[in-house]
Amino acid sequence: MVCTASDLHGWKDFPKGLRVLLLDGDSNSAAEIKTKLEEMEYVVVTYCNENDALLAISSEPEMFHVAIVEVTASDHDGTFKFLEAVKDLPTIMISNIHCLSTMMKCIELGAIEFLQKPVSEDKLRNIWQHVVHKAFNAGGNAVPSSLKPIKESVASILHLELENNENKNQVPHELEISSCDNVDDHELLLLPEGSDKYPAPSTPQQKHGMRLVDQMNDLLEKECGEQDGEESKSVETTCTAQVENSQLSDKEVIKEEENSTDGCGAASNVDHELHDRDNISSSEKNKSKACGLGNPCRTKVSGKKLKVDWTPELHRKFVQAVEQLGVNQAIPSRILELMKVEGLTRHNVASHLQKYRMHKRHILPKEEDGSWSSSKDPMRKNYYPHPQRPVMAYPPPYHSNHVMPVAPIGSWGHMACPSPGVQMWAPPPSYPPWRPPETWPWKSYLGVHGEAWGCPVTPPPPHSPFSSNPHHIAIFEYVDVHDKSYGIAPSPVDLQLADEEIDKVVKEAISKPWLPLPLGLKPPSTESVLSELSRQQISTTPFHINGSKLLH
DNA sequence: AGTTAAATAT
DNA sequence: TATATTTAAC
Repeated sequence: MVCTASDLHGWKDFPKGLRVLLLDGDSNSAAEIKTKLEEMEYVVVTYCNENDALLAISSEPEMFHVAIVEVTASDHDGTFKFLEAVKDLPTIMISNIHCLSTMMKCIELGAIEFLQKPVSEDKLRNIWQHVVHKAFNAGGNAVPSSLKPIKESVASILHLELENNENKNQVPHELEISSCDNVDDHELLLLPEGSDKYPAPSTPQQKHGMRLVDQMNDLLEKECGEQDGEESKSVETTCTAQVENSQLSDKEVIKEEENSTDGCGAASNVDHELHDRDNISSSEKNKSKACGLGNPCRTKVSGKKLKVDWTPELHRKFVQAVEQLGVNQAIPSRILELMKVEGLTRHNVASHLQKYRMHKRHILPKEEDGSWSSSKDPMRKNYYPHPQRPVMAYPPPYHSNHVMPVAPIGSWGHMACPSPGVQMWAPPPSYPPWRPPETWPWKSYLGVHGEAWGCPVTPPPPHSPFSSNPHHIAIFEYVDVHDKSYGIAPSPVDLQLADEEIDKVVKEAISKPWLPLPLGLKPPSTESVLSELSRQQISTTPFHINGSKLLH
């Protein structure tokens, strides 16, 4: 029997070990096919006689996972004894002769596929797809016992993919946290960039099983990466909401990092042809696959890296991490640790951090900002969507409740607010109207997305050990240059320039607390600070975080 | 390792 | 063309 627990467990390298019944009256042909199958590490038992084959099956029903039957070995005047007798076993018919009616007859009788000889290696290699397909799609619950182990194995593999990824032996485990822990986490999305999600299987007939099959294929073929030792890659997915529309969304992906060392080899090319027709055209990078399967698939393949899709969730984690660490300590490695997203690399974080910082500074690549004049893009829309720019973390006393949302874009506000436990002024529950929903603002243009960058991370988790960190953040009170009340948003245009200036100044002040405050900024009164701390039930004050002193 | 700029991919 | 990410460089 195939179905022992050990089988399931040990069958990590599925489909290797798949047991194939080969029935072909032509011994030469049989030998040839058998050889090919064995090269793929399938276990083949050849029968030249149909009765022997049927006998073997009847005596040990679970002996085989799939059968390959040469038509003439089974055809008795139009009746296919084997097919009629063996309904549970996925059977692939093969023939030298191309006879449509025979093909149809076989399919009608349950053959899962009809192939013309000589059977290509690719076809043979992919016979497992039928097995998996049948295991998952057998009508009703009637899954042949011989396929149960496969089903479980596949399920197990797919599942593993999501949960464990430790990959290599030496990978540090710092990040073991599974991304799935949180309900809503969908972390990285792997996007197969191509558009197609699930390429068609080798066989046309299947419909539903495809996705699964393809996934398997992907898993098997590609693999995971490797990375420098820092992290592992894989990712996962859990997708959620978006899943519905696109198929792709489910998988998340990530790619890896550069130095991969493993050599994974070459096994991968196998199926490309089957699937990626679309992808192929573009660079190979597109073929991202999910690598999360640490185990099964270690074979690495081409080491292309998948692009990390900074989904809102992922970004949220990122921002939260940054906030917890505080500006000065928000470095890639630490952020990465806090994020606990598997598969994400330090480089990925660094890159995102770079972008994040730029946004915070309102430095869009093109913008001309004194120090950042990279004048690539001379004109930028001068319209800044964000409302006002409260640049202070501490809200003016008079607005203590009114939570003023921090300026979306590069504002610093987010730093203060989101931190867990320390929800400063930003009122978590309801954001002001202008605040873009959780959508993906930043995927759009300028102002729009920008908001996602600066906006507070949503829900401050209960209490985080770092909750106190944020304090050192902006405690300055901004003397509104526009001379308007905080609650009133001046026209965007008016603010733009000033805002950028302000952000810059504030940033400077925060990062260099030892320097005198620039004009326009005034420190909050001790009273207001204490009051705020008190309100937040913070009794102790860090004297220095990053070397900066808050108050004492 | 962290930043930042340049290169690429979409 | 602009943007989002990755790579390369420092």
